[in-house]
Amino acid sequence: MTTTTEENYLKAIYHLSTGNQDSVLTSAIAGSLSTSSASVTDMIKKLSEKNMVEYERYHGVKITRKGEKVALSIIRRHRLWEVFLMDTLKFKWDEVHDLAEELEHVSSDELTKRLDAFLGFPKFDPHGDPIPDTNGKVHSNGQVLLSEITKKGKYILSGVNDHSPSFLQYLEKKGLIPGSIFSIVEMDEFDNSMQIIFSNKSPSLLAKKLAKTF
Amino acid sequence: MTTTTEENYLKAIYHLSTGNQDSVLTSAIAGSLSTSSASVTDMIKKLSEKNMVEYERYHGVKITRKGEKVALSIIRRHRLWEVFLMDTLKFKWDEVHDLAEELEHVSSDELTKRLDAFLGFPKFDPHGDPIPDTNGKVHSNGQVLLSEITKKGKYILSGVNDHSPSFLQYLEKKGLIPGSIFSIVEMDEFDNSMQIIFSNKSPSLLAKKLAKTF
DNA sequence: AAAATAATTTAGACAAGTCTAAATTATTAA
DNA sequence: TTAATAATTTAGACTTGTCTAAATTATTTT
Ligand SMILES: [Mn+2]
Ligand SMILES: [Mn+2]
Ligand SMILES: [Mn+2]
Ligand SMILES: [Mn+2]
Repeated sequence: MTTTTEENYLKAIYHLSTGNQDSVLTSAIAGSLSTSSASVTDMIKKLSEKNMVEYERYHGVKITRKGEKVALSIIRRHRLWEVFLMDTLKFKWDEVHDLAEELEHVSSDELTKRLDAFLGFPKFDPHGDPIPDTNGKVHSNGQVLLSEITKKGKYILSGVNDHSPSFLQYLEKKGLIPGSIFSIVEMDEFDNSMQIIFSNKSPSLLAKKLAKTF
Repeated sequence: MTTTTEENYLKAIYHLSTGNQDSVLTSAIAGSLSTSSASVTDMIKKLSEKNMVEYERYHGVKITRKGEKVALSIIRRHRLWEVFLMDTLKFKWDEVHDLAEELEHVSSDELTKRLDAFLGFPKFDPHGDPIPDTNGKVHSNGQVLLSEITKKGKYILSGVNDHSPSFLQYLEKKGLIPGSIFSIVEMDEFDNSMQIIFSNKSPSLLAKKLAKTF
């Protein structure tokens, strides 16, 4: 039905779509998939032919409901496999993403269904991202970006937006993993920083830029 | 390193190699992979270039030690995934093979290692086939083909050689699964048949031809 | 409103893997 | 041992996904 490559394109387009409803630009897809713009144009035409995206020459693409459903089914598999790798096989949270990139393309709805049941129908993956349900519905929590918090107080780290191993390792070394409780004790409007305390350790400074990734 | 296609060729050549040390013929590989002889010749040249097989024009191939190691590592993954699918995800033994054909190509030795540990270091897969160890060593039991048994008596079904869903379903309906105890109560030299009793049921007739698949 | 710059698409090529049809080599039969 | 048959390889073509370089269209700058 859909090839591994098509699935990766649709996933990238979907991710670039969420948050803003503008068209996704060729260059953005190329950047996201580390491929050339020429290749993206070629693939976009194929996906358009299959009614997975709406394509307007020189103006990027919009993903269709059909394409979105495919993307969400791959994302569902990806996140379920990440839970499996971490909970069942005891991988660390910075190691699961690359493996899930391969496992997500094993094409069996029955497998996904049974994996889901075995894992106890998890709602979030190890990075705090919600796992879409069978119908492609995403039940998002009231998660908020650290950079958007305006009140001091206690918070729970529910997830991260940057999935790179180096960043995840950095956070873990600081003692910050999903579920961690931390307090914002000081916010500085001028130098774009906040001071936070977590897990009985000494106060630490976080730049707003970093905070955006929460 | 090796592509999925190369891995499938090496697996097929390995399987066709075991039992006799003649060269594996182009047509045998083509038959096994449901592909044309022309395609096999092309791929054989590539594998020969990579020193995975020794190729003599018009006379088939012999798998090298290097090629055999790759094949055994894929077969190890395949059988471990089959155990996982059956033991952990509760698939039936006739459903696991096709899924394992996809999962076996997920390329991570660490994943294989952890899966092995999680499953409790199984030595045989759901069809009774031995799981090669990390070094590519195959610890075969003293299994013997049903067609080669000459004495009446009690036996344990340790595995099957035909993995097709239809055959596996047929056996299960008869009450025969790995671990089943059965007795050979009569052997007929002339019409190539034997009468066996299993699991408290009435005697059943098995043709020698069928017996060969055990 | 042109000119300069940036983004996108097209043209043409390549690698992997596949196919059919034709040519070649091996095997079997006469 | 030659002729017929069977198996294998080569030739040439096709698909998917990719690339670079050139042409086209959009956007910014002046
Ligand atoms: Mn991930
Ligand atoms: Mn994740
Ligand atoms: Mn199998
Ligand atoms: Mn098996």
